[in-house]
Amino acid sequence: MTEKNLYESILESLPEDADHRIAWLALVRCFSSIERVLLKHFAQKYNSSLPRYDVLTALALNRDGLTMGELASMLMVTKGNITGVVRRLAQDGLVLKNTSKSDRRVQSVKISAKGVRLWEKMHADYDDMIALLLSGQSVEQIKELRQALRRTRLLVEKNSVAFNS
Amino acid sequence: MTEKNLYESILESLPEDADHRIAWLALVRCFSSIERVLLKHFAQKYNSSLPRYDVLTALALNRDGLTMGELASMLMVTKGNITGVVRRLAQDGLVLKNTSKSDRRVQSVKISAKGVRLWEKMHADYDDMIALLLSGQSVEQIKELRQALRRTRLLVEKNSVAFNS
DNA sequence: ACTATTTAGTTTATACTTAAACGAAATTAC
DNA sequence: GTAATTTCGTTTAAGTATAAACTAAATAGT
Repeated sequence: MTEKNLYESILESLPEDADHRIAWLALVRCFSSIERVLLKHFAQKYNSSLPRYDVLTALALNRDGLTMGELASMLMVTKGNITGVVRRLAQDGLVLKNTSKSDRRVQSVKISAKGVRLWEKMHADYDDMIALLLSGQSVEQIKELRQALRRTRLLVEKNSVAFNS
Repeated sequence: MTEKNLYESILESLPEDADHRIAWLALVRCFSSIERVLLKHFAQKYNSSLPRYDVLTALALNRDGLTMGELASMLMVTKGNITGVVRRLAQDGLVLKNTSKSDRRVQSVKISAKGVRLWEKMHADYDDMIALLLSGQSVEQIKELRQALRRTRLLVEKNSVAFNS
């Protein structure tokens, strides 16, 4: 009694000429299938999550530290969200949080030595996982995928300006 | 003081030959840029979310009803997750939940008339949004995108068997 | 100076997500 | 028929996410 997954049901219900909708479905399925593996792997191996990895990455690439607002802006999430993730990372000793001397509203967040060690392991592992999951395509095919995605994203960003009102 | 977003920082930090990693980054960016617009639109216009839409879609395509377990399996989420989403949909009168007569453990969930009306609006709207966001590419380009994504997903599913241990 | 406004970050309420523990019901083993 | 096991769904605890209300601090306007 293994049910059809929702994607396949939707695909069957869609008219043949719903090109855009079908392409989006393909995008969701491809993204989700990769994300699922990454999520499970990181949870099992590092007892960690992608949001934590993302914050560590931002801080690893900005060793002078970032403010809460800068983190929120870079990760495109709310500041309230960052408050929670950074608090938990700080509890685990992976980041350090200090009030700025020049402006007491501002928090400066830096990755700790322990954080760097963890991040380097996760980062290498992440690369390996992606390389393994995507392997089997030629260099040209990978490039074609990348260019189609880039072209699409740029159009989406252009087309979505209408919605940002 | 608009910070670079994380994607661009990562891209700069990556070696030129990290093809797979760069393709994955392109996939994440493209997916996220579309998802963000959909999320905001659905939240504003319907005070609803994608998980709610997904459950309604599954039930709209299966008018005889689905069990909690079938919903969880189709949407690839845990049963605990479904419990919550269905409870909120039922509170809003969008779905109906009844204990099966033949097996009192089993819940049969059906979409209500009100649920169908909402779903039909959301569904049409969803299609329109996707068509609008992806517009500007030729039919061939859309097809190329779709095929590259399909090819990639099939490889990912093949390659990830190694992780399902 | 002093009031008003803006800015930075936290808190709160709610929703979504998982894993794991749990309760109830059905099935299997004997 | 009873005991053990499996199955279905809920509950719980914790993390992640948002929007909106809030606090504290800095800045602007006068």
